[in-house]
Amino acid sequence: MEKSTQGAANDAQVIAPFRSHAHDHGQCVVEAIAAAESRCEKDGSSFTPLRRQVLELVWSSHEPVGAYELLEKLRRSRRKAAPPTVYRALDFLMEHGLIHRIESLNAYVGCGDPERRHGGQFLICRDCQSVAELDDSAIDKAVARRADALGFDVQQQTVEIIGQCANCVSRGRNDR
Amino acid sequence: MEKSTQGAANDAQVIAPFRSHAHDHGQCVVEAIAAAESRCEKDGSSFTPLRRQVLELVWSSHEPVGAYELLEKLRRSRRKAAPPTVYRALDFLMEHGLIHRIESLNAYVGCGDPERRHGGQFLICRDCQSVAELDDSAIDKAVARRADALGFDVQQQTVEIIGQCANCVSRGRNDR
DNA sequence: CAAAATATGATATATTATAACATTCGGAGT
DNA sequence: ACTCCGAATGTTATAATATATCATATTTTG
Ligand SMILES: [Zn+2]
Ligand SMILES: [Zn+2]
Ligand SMILES: [Zn+2]
Ligand SMILES: [Zn+2]
Repeated sequence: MEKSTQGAANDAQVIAPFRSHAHDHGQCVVEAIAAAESRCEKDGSSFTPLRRQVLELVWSSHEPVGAYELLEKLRRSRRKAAPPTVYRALDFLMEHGLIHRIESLNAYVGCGDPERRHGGQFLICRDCQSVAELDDSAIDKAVARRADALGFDVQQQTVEIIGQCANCVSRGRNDR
Repeated sequence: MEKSTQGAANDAQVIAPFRSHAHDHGQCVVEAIAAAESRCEKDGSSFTPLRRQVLELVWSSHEPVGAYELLEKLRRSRRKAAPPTVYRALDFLMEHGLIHRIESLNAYVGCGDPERRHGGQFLICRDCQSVAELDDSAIDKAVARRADALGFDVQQQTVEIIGQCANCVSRGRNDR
């Protein structure tokens, strides 16, 4: 288990931090699948083998994965898979809050906390492509205040911050 | 000239508000083109007829426009236009801060203030598709604080808030 | 003017996503 | 067990968005 430098109240707003290269990722996958089963059971929706498999593929790392990359991997074990196979599974997973779409990358990433209702806030590292998921109430509030002032009714938020993660900053990487 | 309900210091953070149906949009276009000329002159880059024309097409409304929609319009007067024609112009306009790309819509919208350096913050109305551009320092600060706490170096931000604008809320529209 | 850089034209193709219809499969009700 | 129904997946085709590459034209520079 990795330990953050933030306090607990603060940590709750970091749904999924940047992870070290060495972390036990198998555990991430196990937890994600368990959360998905629980979520689908509550929703009364069926978490089929196909959907489970696509979710596992999305969770193959903490980097966003494109639909056609998923398709390629999926085909290794399910030769009949076609684009609609993947997109339908992705749609299902998104509807049930199990994954998020990263708009600026046309790619998908596992949700770190499907139990909690939240909009999408992401820090995305240009160099290592990994993603941290936030649910930062200060960002939410700032957005809500401005929206209120303009009479705008917020229904969905997309916050995607591109930059360099701490690992990559310290290594002085400058890949792109 | 439309008057806002916000104070001046606050207004500076709303780069482009939602506009009434009846506003003088010709004036918006004139100002945008003038700002673009000024910007390109400062940058020592050439604001060619093609680029000007594409910018005018982007500014044909306050709604984001897709590249192929621009291409179609462009072809009316420039029959040789092809996808690269439009995409190259869009790239140029983005590099010089004259337009922004709305990632969640794969579409482009004119920038309300090319003189000022700013990341992209947008309120997007689901119903009437119009867009307001923000440069809200509270949002910026909230993002910066969280990023700092995680050692993340912010290079670019994408904030796209979907919802209903005040006009559409008051009309009780529920198109989609 | 010649060379080099910039801008646009032209053709082809890559990447991402959806439409439409067919088939399979598992339960609900008979 | 049989039939119907609806959900899930299979299958084929195509739409929508974006880029690669090379050719040509135009402008800038020495
Ligand atoms: Zn992990
Ligand atoms: Zn990184
Ligand atoms: Zn206008
Ligand atoms: Zn509206």
